[in-house]
Amino acid sequence: MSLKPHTPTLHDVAAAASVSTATVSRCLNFPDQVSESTRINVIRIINDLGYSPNFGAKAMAARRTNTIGAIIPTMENAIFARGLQAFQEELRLHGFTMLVASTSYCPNIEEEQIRSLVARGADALLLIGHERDPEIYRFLQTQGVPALVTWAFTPGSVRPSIGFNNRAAIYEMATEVIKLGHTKLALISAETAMNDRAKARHVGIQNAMTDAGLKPSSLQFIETTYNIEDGANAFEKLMKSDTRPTAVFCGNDVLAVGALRCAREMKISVPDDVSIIGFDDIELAQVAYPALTTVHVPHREMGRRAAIALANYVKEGTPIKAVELKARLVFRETLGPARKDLP
Amino acid sequence: MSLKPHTPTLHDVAAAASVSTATVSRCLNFPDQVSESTRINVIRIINDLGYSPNFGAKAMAARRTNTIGAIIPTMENAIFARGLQAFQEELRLHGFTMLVASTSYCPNIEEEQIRSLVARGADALLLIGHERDPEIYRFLQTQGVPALVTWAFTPGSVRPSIGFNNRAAIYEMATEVIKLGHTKLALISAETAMNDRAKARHVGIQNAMTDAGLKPSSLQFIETTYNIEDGANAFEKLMKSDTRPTAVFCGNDVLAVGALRCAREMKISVPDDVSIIGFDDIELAQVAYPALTTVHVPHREMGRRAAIALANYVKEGTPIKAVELKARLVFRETLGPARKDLP
DNA sequence: TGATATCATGTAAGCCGTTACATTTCCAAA
DNA sequence: TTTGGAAATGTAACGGCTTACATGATATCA
Repeated sequence: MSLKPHTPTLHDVAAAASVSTATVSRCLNFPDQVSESTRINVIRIINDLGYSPNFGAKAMAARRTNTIGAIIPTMENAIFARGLQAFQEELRLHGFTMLVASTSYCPNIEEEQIRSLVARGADALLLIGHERDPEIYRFLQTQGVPALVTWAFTPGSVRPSIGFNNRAAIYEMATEVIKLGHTKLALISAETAMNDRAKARHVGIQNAMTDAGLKPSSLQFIETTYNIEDGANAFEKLMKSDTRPTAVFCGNDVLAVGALRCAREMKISVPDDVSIIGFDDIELAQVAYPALTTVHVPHREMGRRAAIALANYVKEGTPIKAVELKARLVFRETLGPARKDLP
Repeated sequence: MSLKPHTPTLHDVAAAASVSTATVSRCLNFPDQVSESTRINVIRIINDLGYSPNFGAKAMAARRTNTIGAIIPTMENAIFARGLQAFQEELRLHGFTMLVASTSYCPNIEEEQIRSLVARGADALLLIGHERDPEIYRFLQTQGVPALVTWAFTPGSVRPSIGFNNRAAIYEMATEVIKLGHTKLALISAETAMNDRAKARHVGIQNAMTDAGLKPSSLQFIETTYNIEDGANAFEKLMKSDTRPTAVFCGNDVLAVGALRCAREMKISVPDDVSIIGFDDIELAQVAYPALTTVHVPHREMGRRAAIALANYVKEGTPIKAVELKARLVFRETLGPARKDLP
């Protein structure tokens, strides 16, 4: 303990193996450039000494860290955690490690985290959604750090993204809902400022209304944060309003489950009295009672694809190309026809 | 894109500001050692140029990365994701970044990930549970990387840990269950090999049985992986066995929710016919129907405490001391008295 | 056998910060 | 003024690895 432990370096290994540091380095990075006998010998010594390359030195010399950063709103609920898990698993297969930061849906924290991960040497970044201060994109540009946007696919966007069309997905769902006779709709959404996904979903519902001959301005709209409680509160407010909606869209499944709980507490029958529609299709959705009708988002697939794209870009410079994935409607038990007996 | 961007270095900044690199470095790291005028000027140039220190160089020179690694079984469900989120938030407050790796509950992958994160320059590691190949602890020792064990607190353990007593928590719950007249108990558990938490919970139930005069060997025990499906399958098997239990403990809430779903499908009433008990108290538990009786684990608190302990250790060398947190029984709707009318 | 290609290995120049130590500048007290 | 010491700044060594290039060894072919 008191003896300076002196973690072994490349030099130590080289000396012990009576070869040059270059050879040792090659044994580690390009094994087939070294003769088998030397390699075996060197590897043995590496193990004996318990040598592990110094990260800083390696990063500096190689000008790469093999680390990719992911910045998401939160990993507390499954919405992003799933995709993140898949992202990490795939990254590992390509020899990369994942740095994670979360923003609690706050743009300022996001900016700070982006700078922080870049400073931490991330070779590339995974971001959620397109919308952020252009200054940040400029910063990433100067730093030469590529960023891939996920959870959103906006046709014709400048930046490559891997995701799905939020607007189209919810448009499709809203159209189904309207077909069931619903005319009084509501949306419990995340804050739409700096959140293009929430914005797109809002617009998507309005588009569907317009196309079905409904007045989009009649859509009741509540912005809130993303907790079960918030969903319950917003739902309660809606149910107590004069113009009670018959179908309530929720920005995600977490809010929807909150709404569902509130309905149960208020003895409002779902879907007989009111339909509730979620978004994301996380575990919560199938476990909820009644099981949630929602939009299935290909979380894992997005994470995987993003990892592959980024890994190839960093390793081989393969340009990242946008991929549009499909979100799918999942009809379970919380959507039913609109009640006709109400005014 | 095609133009080589040449990320600015300390030298560039120094040159542009007509000072030495040392002065620029000091502006960044010890601002009060620099006169105000120089500092302001340098900072301005740093911003103009969009300079961000090169991570590798910094890590090498400072012999620290300000990065802490977390290795967890999975972030796919809320069980670890919650604690991880809190861990990261707190880490951020202390100026650290988090590296994440997941193991899918596989010891080999865990070992690989530990080595990988150390090689990636983690200054310290967060691990789940005590049990792993001693070789790994030796490796961490040589590398001088401290590791903190969480999600478990085993009295008298050599290694510092921040967590709760798994055995005691489930013992308490089992005692309550037995008080309700249950004598035929079952446990759907994770693989106990290399999982001290699962092991401790198994033992805890058996202890409670012994202390209540029940034969611990009568505990029906199924080991499985951790998915909703697995919970459902195991539960079905249990219900179809000759010695159908009246109370089923589940290794976590995910399994419990699967069991619950299976019960619904089999038209088995919970808790009238059979009681189901979860573990962790994640969102799923309160949203399930009927709401799950479970053991509440202080996930966020564990994460926060771990972050503080590790940050202080890395920054100031403050020794890490073990902390025992309390797990709390949460009685909801899936636990009831044992049916008396069955043989 | 000599010329040439191929493979294995070595040499040493970076990479970009930090920091111990040296030097210069500035100011207050004598 | 002079002078001593603090404050500000500069100089340059150092950290551990990668890699372009040089060298040496071995194999191949005419």
